[in-house]
Amino acid sequence: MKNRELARIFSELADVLEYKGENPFKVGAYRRASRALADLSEDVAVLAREDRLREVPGIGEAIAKKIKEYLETGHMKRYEEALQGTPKGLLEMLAIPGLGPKTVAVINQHLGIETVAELEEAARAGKLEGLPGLGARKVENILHGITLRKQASQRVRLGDAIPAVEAIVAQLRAMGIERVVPAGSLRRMRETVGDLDILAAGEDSVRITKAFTSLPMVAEVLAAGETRASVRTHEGLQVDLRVVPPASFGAACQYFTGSKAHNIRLRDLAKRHNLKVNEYGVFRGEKMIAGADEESVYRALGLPLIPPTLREDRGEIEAALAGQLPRVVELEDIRGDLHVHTDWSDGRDSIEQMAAAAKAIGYQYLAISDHTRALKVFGGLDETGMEKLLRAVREADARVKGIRLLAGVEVDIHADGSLDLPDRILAKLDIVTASVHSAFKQPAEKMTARLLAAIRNPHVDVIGHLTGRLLGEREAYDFDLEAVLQEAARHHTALELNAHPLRLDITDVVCRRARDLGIMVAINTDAHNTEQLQLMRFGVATAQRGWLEAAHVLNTRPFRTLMAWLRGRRCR
DNA sequence: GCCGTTTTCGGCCCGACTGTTTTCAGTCG
Repeated sequence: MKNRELARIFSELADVLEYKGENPFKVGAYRRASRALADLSEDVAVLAREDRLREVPGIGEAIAKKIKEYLETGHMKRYEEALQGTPKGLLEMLAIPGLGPKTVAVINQHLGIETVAELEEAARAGKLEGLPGLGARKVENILHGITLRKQASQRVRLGDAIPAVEAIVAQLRAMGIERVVPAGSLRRMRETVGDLDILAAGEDSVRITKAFTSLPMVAEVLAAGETRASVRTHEGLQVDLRVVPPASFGAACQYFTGSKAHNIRLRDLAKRHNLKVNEYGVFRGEKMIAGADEESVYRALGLPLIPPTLREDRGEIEAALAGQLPRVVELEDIRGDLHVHTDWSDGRDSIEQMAAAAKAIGYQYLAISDHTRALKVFGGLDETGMEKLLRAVREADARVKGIRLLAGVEVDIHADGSLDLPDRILAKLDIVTASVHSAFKQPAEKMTARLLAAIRNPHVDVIGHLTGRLLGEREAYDFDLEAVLQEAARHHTALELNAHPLRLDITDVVCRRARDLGIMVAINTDAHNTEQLQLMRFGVATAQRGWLEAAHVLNTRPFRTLMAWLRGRRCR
């Protein structure tokens, strides 16, 4: 899929045109198109072939033409021309925090600087100071920004960000600041987050920002005003705090949760109603008509409360206006976990311990799904081992009250598409999840054929962590996603949404496509110990971001209808 | 460059902080 590639090109085109002083709204249009492409759940090439590009909001005649040009020729004239006559390190320079297009332009015009290395040298040599708009402090900040960039402060995984923010919130509460909540992309539960945003309400904003900037985990104060402050922690995380009066807390929650694109759309909508929305409230003229809580803000604009996980400007505002907002799946809807490991392979805890922990959560069922022999290093089971495990699960199921245990497996998909256990064994199990754990670098055609073969095996109920990506560590393997999704839809094979914050695989965007194609999704933790059963929240949030409702999620079903679905699909 | 319960032309979100400014531009979110 060229979706991301095209998204990157339009984003870069926007940066370059902004640098060249092009009409800012045109620049904005390219940025919007870039985001629309990145969020697209279908293959852009398919849309182009079927002449449906213009159906995507943000893509009009001109951009559709550019997309087609790129898909057909591998080039985009506008993009390549725009790059002419710009510094070759422009994009890297623009990525330096605090350094924007205007300043880069001034520096380039006066000193002919083209790259970050030249920029750094000139700054150290004192050549920048004295240029228009550049004083000593500004130069100092640029050098600091370059250092920060070098440290390659990557986006943080949601699973790492949430504990960090919860720790800060807890400390602020301990200091007597009661109304303080996480906001930003973290509240929207994006798979990774850049900055961590925290919002507080109180009359004494100076005291609150001071408390924040003096927390022990703060390594550096990046900015501090009366109502907002930014710090960098010792772990290298940037945390932003915003303080608002209590009467504005809801409006501020809304504003500070974003996304930026969602907020822009809301304010646009407000304007049409002769209203103004900002972080302090909704205003008609001077009069504040909403803002104490989030629901009132949306209501004032004629909308129902939109869940934070949907606020990405991916059609949620249109859906809300039409009264067709999805009733997204909630953690409480989940009735069981269909992929967990035990000490029969590489898990830490026993069948009974996992069952007890699942029961304590309130689950109706749990599928024991250990590894197979190909993963010998992880204690993968061969035929004999699996037969024994099957008996052990049946015995435990009879013994343990209050929760049903399913005999499952996470069977390996070999490089040639065959499975790691014979059908004879698979047929005896309640649920079969098939996953790729080897030969990740296969060419796309082989990997596609491999996944298609697994989907076509009538014993395979679910495909585990479909793309194999590990956030920040390993790219998804190369394969024809759309072809695989189509085949899964045809064979009524479910897809796993692996809830582990390192995976979150399938992604929110793929969830949305699965929903459109009528593919059932199983949200599983892949827990290797009892604590990891709690990771379900990350999977559910990702499912929400993919607009999944309870009916789209296999493990929201009560035990009986789950079993009926499993038996039914094998009889087809 | 996109888009339409003001509009096929004329709009396009809104505010805080910083540094360099004698009244504001640049950057960020």
